[in-house]
Amino acid sequence: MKGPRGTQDLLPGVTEKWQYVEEKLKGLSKNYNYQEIRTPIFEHTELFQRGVGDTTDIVQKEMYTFTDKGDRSITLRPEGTASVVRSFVQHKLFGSPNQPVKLFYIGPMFRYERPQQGRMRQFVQYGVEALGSEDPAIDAEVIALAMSAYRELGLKSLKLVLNSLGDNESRNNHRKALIDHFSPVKDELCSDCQTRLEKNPLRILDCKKDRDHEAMATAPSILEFLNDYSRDYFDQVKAYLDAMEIPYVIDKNLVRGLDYYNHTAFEIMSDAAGFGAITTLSGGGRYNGLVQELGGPETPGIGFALSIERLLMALDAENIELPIDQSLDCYVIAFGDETKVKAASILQKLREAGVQADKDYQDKKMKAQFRAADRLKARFVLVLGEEELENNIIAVKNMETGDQENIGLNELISYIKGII
RNA sequence: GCGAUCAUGGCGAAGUGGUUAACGCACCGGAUUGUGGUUCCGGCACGCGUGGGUUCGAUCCCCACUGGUCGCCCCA
Repeated sequence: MKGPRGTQDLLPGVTEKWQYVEEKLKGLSKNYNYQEIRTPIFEHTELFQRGVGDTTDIVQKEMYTFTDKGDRSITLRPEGTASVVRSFVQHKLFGSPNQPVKLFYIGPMFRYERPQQGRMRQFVQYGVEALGSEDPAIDAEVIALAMSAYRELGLKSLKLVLNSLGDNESRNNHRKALIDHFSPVKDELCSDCQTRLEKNPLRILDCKKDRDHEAMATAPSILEFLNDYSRDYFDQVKAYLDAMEIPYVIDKNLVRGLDYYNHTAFEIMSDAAGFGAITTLSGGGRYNGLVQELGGPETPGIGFALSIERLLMALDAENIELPIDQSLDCYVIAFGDETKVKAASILQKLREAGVQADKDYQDKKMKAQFRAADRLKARFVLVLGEEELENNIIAVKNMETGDQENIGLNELISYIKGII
């Protein structure tokens, strides 16, 4: 038996890394005052169709959708924002005295794709959403948080790519210009782009097939169509980033795959050598119409999401070792039939006192037990034999120095607590 | 969804249409009757992803399935 395609088991040895990273991200959220929200990993299919957008690749070909026994169409969530917004609306968080509502989530997402390194069918995203504010400062805050997530772990080879998609008016004007621009050459575009021309011409801009078409280079840029409000908003976001000393590059073709974005859009990529075909570590942007689209009051919002898998890949690519403590405080070695019961009671007392401790359960020879203790990186080995038992003592060996001394059994716990 | 490639013990990795499937690491045991990390010696696949087929005979040939990897598409 093998696990389903595109899934992975995280085994001891790597789960420690995940725990470390997840704890870091939770701490980071706390610093920026984002609170955790946990939503179901499956939702009504309609949520994603409306929230993410019918024209997106995610909805068109990447969703894990099935019919449940009650004949409902259910989809495993392909991303986090739609669910968070649904929950925000359902529980009327727009009425919360604390505005904006600042939330973070961490959990598995599902997309039906051909897996390769950094792309799984089940993967884990951490993300944040700030709902209820249309202030360029919070756009910058979300971007700053995203960058900190990587920087705090020691990553250096990062590139922040920024763009503005403008407000509805700007987008509509741009959309018209795009249609006018590409319609004359429609027949020369790829089939995807021909449909995009009708439904979402913006996405023609990040088509890789038609990248070299001459109409691409001369295509109208959204930045030329930003109205005063949108341009000013974008300028302020940049000013905040400058003030925060967060470097970025503008990419006027950065479009993002989801329909709900407007104004600020950004991606963080890895520059690291040998990172592979997939370089996007995280992405996000502003989605001012989404809450209303999902039945709530008109509420602005902005968020981003990162993949833990890709974060870990980036750490590998930059040869960053996480400071994970893999040692064990004590390993109890007992030999002789008389000693075994006593050893078990000592072990229990150690653990109850908060000492990490283990013993052999394979009936191994003493030498092999020492090997096991060594492998487990035990800092101290407590040796209990017939001799020690008779004298009511136990030998405590420091595995690093090799020093060993006898300690009275009734003072063992306080002694150990003193040296670990 | 398309294309390519791969699948041998816990891990890495050789190999052949036909008696005992290299080797390295790890692990286990011994040299050391009660003390690890070094060294030496020994042990460790009724089995070569799963299911069919070809053949006197297949781990090695063919087909399907499952899974990995890489590229395309797209993203996190």
